[in-house]
Amino acid sequence: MKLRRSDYAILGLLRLGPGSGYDIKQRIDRSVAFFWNESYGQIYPRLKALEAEGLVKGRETPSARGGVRHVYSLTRRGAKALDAWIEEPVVPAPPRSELLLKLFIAGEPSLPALERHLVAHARDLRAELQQHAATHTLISDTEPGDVAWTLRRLTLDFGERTARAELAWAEHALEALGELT
Amino acid sequence: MKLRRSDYAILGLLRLGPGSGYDIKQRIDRSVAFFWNESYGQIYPRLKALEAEGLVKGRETPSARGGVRHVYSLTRRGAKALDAWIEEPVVPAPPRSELLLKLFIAGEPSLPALERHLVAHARDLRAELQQHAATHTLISDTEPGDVAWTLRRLTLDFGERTARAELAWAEHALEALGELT
DNA sequence: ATTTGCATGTAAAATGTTACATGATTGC
DNA sequence: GCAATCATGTAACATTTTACATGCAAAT
Repeated sequence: MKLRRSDYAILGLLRLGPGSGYDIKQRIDRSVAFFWNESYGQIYPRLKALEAEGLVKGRETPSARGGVRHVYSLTRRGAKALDAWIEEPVVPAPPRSELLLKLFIAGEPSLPALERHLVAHARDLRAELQQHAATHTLISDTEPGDVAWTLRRLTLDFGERTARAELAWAEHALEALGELT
Repeated sequence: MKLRRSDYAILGLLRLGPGSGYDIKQRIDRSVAFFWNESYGQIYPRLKALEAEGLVKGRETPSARGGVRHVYSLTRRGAKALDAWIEEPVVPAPPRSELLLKLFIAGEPSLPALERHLVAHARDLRAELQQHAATHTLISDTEPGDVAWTLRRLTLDFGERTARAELAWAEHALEALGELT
């Protein structure tokens, strides 16, 4: 079976420690959501497929509240597959920004709408920056300074730098639109 | 028929003037490729669908070299649909950066690979910045200063600002990796 | 002769999201 | 009682890329 990017994302998040499909989704939403996302509809079927391939192994544990939890952990083969993928060249995703597309194809009558979109975008970016700042202080407390810590810190830096650049652009764009009267 | 994002991209590029599927692809590659992309496998079938809906109308013209060109132009209804879409709130695409994912899930043994990826990424960004600079001087010559010009100029600004921020980050990340020895 | 650019299109495969379905427990 | 969180999963739908197929003309 050829693995997809989602599979590697799942394997990678399991390297942080064993977890259920639900846990994986939580980890995504709490730490990598600003550059990676997966839905349940992707996670659950893929965990089964990965188990069939022997890249993860699952075991059933009773959950704190009655139900059954399927907790998966990375196997040695899974870790190997993951490391091999990391070695491979990065495949760049074709970019798609709906906001920029609208800017590009709009005419005069659409200016008020564009202004609304830019204001909303700036708002979202400020929220993202606040979130990043919160994460920043959170991880600064437990600063181990090891490799994994440095790498995750770098992804956060990316989020902060690009969000700041985008925010500055959005503000610049709003000014420019204002000058068109 | 519910229109998809690709449809609006096609309609938008036809607003620049009538053109064939081939022309549309050229326009994309030459001006919006850094924030939007479509493949032929998308463009040709969609043009037919859009014509069936009366949003574009096609006519066959002989091409300079023998064959037949299908040249499409925007209809009044097509322009209306396009403007209505621009009014709607922007739907943010869930981000996916393979590079950052690899950073996040990598361990010590992957550091040389990460360095390679970052170097390649920095190279790509420098090429993109050069391309932007070239476009910049190109459009500065014919500076009409009207609305459409300002808006396209803003998308270019976005490309330049974010590419610069990403490049600065990549260089920072390479330094940080170097310090891990 | 062969590569490059112009030009159009289809079919299959890959990939992914959304909606639906179900059910327990905890805190308000 | 009700909302939120925990927890798992399927099916349908939507979307898109890739590979394939074809052919002419101009330039090298």
